[in-house]
Amino acid sequence: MARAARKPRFARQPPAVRRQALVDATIECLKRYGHEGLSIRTISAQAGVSVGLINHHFPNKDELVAAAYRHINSELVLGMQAAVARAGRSPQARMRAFLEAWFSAPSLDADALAVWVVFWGLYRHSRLIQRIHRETYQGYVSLLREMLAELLPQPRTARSRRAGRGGAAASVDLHLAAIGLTALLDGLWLEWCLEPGTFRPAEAVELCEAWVAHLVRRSAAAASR
Amino acid sequence: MARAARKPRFARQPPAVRRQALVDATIECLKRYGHEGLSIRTISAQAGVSVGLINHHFPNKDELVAAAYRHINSELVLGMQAAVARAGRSPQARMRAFLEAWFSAPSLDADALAVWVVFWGLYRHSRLIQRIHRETYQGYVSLLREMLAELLPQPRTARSRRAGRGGAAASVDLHLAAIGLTALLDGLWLEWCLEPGTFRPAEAVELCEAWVAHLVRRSAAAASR
DNA sequence: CTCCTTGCTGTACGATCGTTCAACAAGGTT
DNA sequence: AACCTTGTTGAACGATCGTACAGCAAGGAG
Repeated sequence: MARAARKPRFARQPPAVRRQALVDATIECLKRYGHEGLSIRTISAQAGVSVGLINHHFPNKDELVAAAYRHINSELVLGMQAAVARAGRSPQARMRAFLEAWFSAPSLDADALAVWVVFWGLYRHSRLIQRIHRETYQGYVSLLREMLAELLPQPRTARSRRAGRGGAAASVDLHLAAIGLTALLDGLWLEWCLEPGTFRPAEAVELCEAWVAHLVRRSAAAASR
Repeated sequence: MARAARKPRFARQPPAVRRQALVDATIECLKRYGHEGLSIRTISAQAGVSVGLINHHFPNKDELVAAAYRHINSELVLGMQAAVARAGRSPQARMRAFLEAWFSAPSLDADALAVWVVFWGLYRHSRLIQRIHRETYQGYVSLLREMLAELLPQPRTARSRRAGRGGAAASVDLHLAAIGLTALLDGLWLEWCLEPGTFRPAEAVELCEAWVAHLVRRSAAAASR
């Protein structure tokens, strides 16, 4: 009887599993408590482990936070890439799939904004965060640029931007177009998360598609000139 | 001689002056050290006063931070309103003045972004910050909406948005147009501050003007239908 | 059943946090 | 020159922070 009542005080986990659990707990704490949730004690309580365990799996707190940042970044980019891949080959369908994925859960989530904002606040003063941003943001930018390139009717690649008079105008358009679309995406995402009542996600998709359609028309006009 | 060498250990200041100095010091600390700069000791050192003085002029730290938030908010809105007022009466000139003010110092400043981001991180968990946001953001939104209204050729005001079939389409356009333009402004501002090398401020103005021109054309087409 | 490895616990430590408060002194008033 | 008001100082407090570390114990190997 005494043997049956006896149960382990804790369960051992493989390092990879425990590390991921700690990363998940970190993100959950950020959602709930914002920047103040970024404390060893809060995170370990959320993960259901002792304070000492974090330093067993991560050299220090900054490395844990960096791992959490890497996780949400790659989670987002992989989700977008998957949504686009699922849409097939038509450039229009791919762009629409991207926009709809962007303006729906889990991307479009007020809790998620709270998490991102904390990381942005760390960005300027943490080499670690800067490095991870560069590494992961690349995938996002190249995906968007690739979709725009196959949508806009122009033969030149972005590479030829500095090539001179020939296709300069159209290529500059691609460059600026990508910047403008990114800005629109980020801005609408930001607005919705801050005040979800002001417009519906479908309207955001609509706005972005109008922007893209405008670009396509302008690009076609430039090409036929 | 002893009298001449003797100098006061500190200088008294009127409350209003000292409060403003503390607010300025708070913002400066945020620029330099980010969220970690938000400590009583860091701020008081920056202001050149003792730790105790802050609680003499502010009931607690949160109130000081809120005062700093209110200051940068109203500073921004007043600057925009002044730039627009200086531009005269032409709607086009007013919009251009607004855009150029938006995409130049002191608005467009990577340091400033670091400050804003910290406040955004506080937003969700601080009633005080939320209240100030609502109070000051109002002026910015109404300025932008007013400029758009006088630029787009439609007789209806935003009020008539729910009035029914008559001018519904055009009015929804104004609503969405303001949202889209705001998103574009915020997004471009964000992008530039994060990576100032990718495009020039003038290009951002250009993008926004293209967006507005597109809106004007679309609105005119809808009105003549 | 008895090791052995190692994931894990939990106390302890020094630093720093926001806030309090008694004492000080600057600078105008009488 | 004595006085008063009050802006200002700086030590002290308890709470909480990130990290270190000695020892416990889970669970597979032998």
